[in-house]
Amino acid sequence: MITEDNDSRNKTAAETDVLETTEGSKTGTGARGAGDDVSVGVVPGVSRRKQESRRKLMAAARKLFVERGYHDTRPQDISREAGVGHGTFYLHYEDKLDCFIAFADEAATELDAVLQAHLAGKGTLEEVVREILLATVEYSEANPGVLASSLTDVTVLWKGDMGRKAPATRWAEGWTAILDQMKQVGQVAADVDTRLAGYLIVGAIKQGGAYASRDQLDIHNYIESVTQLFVRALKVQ
Amino acid sequence: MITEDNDSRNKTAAETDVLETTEGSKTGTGARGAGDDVSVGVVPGVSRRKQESRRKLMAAARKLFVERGYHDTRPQDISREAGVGHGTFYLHYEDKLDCFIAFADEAATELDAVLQAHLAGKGTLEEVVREILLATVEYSEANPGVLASSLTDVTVLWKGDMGRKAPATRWAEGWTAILDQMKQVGQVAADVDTRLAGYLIVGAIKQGGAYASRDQLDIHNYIESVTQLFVRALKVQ
Amino acid sequence: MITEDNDSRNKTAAETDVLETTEGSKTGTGARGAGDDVSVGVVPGVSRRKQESRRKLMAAARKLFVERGYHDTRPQDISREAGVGHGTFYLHYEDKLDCFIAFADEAATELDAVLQAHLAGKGTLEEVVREILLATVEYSEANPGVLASSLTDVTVLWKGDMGRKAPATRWAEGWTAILDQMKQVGQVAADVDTRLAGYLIVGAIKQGGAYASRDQLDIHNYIESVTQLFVRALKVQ
Amino acid sequence: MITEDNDSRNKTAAETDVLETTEGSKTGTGARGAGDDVSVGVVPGVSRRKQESRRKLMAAARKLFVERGYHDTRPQDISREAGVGHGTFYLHYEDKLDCFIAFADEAATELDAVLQAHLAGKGTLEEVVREILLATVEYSEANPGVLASSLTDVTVLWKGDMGRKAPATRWAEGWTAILDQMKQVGQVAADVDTRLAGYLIVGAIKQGGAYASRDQLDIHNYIESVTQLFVRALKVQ
DNA sequence: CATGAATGAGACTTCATTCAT
DNA sequence: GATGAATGAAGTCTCATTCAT
Repeated sequence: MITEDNDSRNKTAAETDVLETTEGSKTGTGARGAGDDVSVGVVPGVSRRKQESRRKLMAAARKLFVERGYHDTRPQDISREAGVGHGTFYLHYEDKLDCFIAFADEAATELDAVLQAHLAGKGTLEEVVREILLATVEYSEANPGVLASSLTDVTVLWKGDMGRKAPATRWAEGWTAILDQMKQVGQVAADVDTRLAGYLIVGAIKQGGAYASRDQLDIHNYIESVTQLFVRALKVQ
Repeated sequence: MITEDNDSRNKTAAETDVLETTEGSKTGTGARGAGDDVSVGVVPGVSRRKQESRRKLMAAARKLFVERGYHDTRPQDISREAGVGHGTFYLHYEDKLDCFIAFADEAATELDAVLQAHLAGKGTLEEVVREILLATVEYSEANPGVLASSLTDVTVLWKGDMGRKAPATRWAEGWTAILDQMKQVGQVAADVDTRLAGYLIVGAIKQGGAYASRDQLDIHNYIESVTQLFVRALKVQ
Repeated sequence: MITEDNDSRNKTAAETDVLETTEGSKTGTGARGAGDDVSVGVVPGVSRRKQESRRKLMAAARKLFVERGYHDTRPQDISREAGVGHGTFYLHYEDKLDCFIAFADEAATELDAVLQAHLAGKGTLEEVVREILLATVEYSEANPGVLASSLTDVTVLWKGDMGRKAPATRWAEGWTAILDQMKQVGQVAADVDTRLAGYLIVGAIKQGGAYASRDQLDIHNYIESVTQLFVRALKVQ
Repeated sequence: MITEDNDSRNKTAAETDVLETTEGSKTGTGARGAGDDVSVGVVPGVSRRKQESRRKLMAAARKLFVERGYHDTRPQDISREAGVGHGTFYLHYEDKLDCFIAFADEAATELDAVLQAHLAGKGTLEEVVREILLATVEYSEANPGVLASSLTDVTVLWKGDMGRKAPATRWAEGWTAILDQMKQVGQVAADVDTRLAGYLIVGAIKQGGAYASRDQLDIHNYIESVTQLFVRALKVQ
């Protein structure tokens, strides 16, 4: 039995945050303490009107970033799609990049919730891998294009450090944490470099997902094939 | 023993084009056979002056696309870096995208040459995988950033079909061909979906390479770890 | 005696629109009924600021199109002359051609107003012809070059149909309507092809006006000579 | 009987140059004295090769100026269409405008030849007018678009005076000469301002021809209608 | 808080002309 | 004389952001 702390802050695999979200935009309504007794989604001191604008803007941004990509989406387009004035955009986001990051964070948070639900009670490497893939596919089917779009590499645009990690990096680190735990319980071979493996897996899922989507692979086959390859690569032989 | 033709046009693994180059730009000097004994870079019927301009432009484009990325490189930057007039750029490339594609094609051609050299005489899966990774690392050290940059996804910009495949797709198909051959000689498990695996590998190398470069991993460890994972995933158990 | 409706929507010659204006640009304030009692130039729902910009742009465009012609006037010249930013131009006009068409439409509307005033109560062919010429001369003296410039043929630039008629065509059709009415009341010979005559007259006025202006003819003589020729050509002998 | 000289240099109507050509381009082979005994089209001292280039360039220029208009035709287009090098264009023409003027002059010369042929032996005003219209139509059918294109107003481009008259002006003066002669023999009313009438007629033919062409009028009707109007306007009543 | 008109630096591209070959 | 690669000023238009209302 394993009881000591680990990098994943003493959670089981099922409890590990695969994607940790970061806090960003001007008036973010993001992660609050668990003890908040305000009604969900309502932030004290922030008018309902303002939150409504932000909600509409984010919905519009998501739609357009997915459909057109980062570079072909203008703040004006987002405002118009949201049905608010062009200037309102800048009441909620520092600039276009800030808005994109908020979008990517939101997607990461949503995906993480799905992942948590799928991981509950799954213990073997194969189960965990399969469930994560299932979660990814499920999310992508409910939110077509959002994952691929939010993983867009905009690092070149990040002036200075910005103290943030790209979504792909955060996801890779989530995998690393899971693999570390699996290694501790003997499900993953001891000689696997979990950190590197985390990055490889994220890259593989990204490219594989794009291929599966583009060539419309059978979802079931896709998941079983990828699971097979990942498990063989990682498991104790 | 397996001797009949296959999708890879009856080449051994060592002969397979990992990256097939396509033909493109206005006066492309594209992929010629490796055995051509014409002096390198001289195309009959194209004046030396014009070829010299093109060479300078491509060198400048490569430098800037790598340093700044596609979106932050302007045609006039390329021209100035090349030391030619702004208009000269448009004598050689339809537009900025055409120039980028020529750059990506050139990189693919160069990488392919390195890959061919590394694959010569390598027979086992482990050897082949290791050599490809070595080739990739070798190329990346000689041409820092070129690979990552040339793999930039600009599909959203491609108006219509353009009859081209993105570099990542071509590379994935190269891997598929290699894996198919390996499968035929019993080095790769029969139940591996080689096509999907090709895409997963490219994605993994892309992301893993970026990580290795960013965090300055020890090259030897990186190669051995990745080789280990890939081989375990693919080989007959 | 003829009293029934005709193509000119039951107007007398004096009421016929010689130049029918069309509706065009993004926020056109186009032709409103003459009886409108709203204060001139104020359109409900369009901010005063925006209308002021548009007014300044149109005044600048008119000045420059007249002085330099269509091809030697750049959108940025118009913006600078108007004292607004370069981008403001494109808030009001799709492109340069759209601006030119708006200019030509405005000139046509203005000329039409002058024509209407001159035609009031004029009944004979000679009177009508003379008054139209007088109106044209009067307008040209108040707005030197505007007529010639607005009649510039830019048809070659009109992509597709655009659902518009060139100013010269609209003017020719105005003449046709007048001649048809004159024919009905026996002032114009029955065997005159009024449609063709309308085009001939517009061409004649255009070229004759340019000549008169260039060689600084005596206005009175010019009008009387042209009236004489037109009336002889058209009237019942 | 009137025998003294006049402005038309003592020619009969049939001999009057309706369009006088001017001399221009670098190596023009234009109007030479009637006594030249060189073989037609060959100029001594000018190599056959050079003349051949010029001929091809002019044919190409005519085609493109007609099809696309002055502003949308580039010297490069003309050279390519002619099948000569881009630089060759500037061996024959000072610049693009010089080429256009040469084109317009050539068209004027050709039309004049047709006019001369038609005017031979025609004595009455009606005959002369009809024949000129017939000549114009005949030329336009053999050379569609050339007339309209060569009458393009490029005066705004003429830097300084250039000592040339626009084609329309030359044509108008040709009409004036004819009308003056007709007046002397009592075919044209004494009170007609022949100079003004010349301009009006040219404008009318220009606009009327464009209309006839655009709406595909019946040629015979067109000619008879225009003849009728012109004759009525001009003849002694 | 919301609006949308205004901004102007700057993007991409064209083209009349020159000049080395 | 002929060539066509090269030139770079100039053109049209965009768009992230600001600010007066």
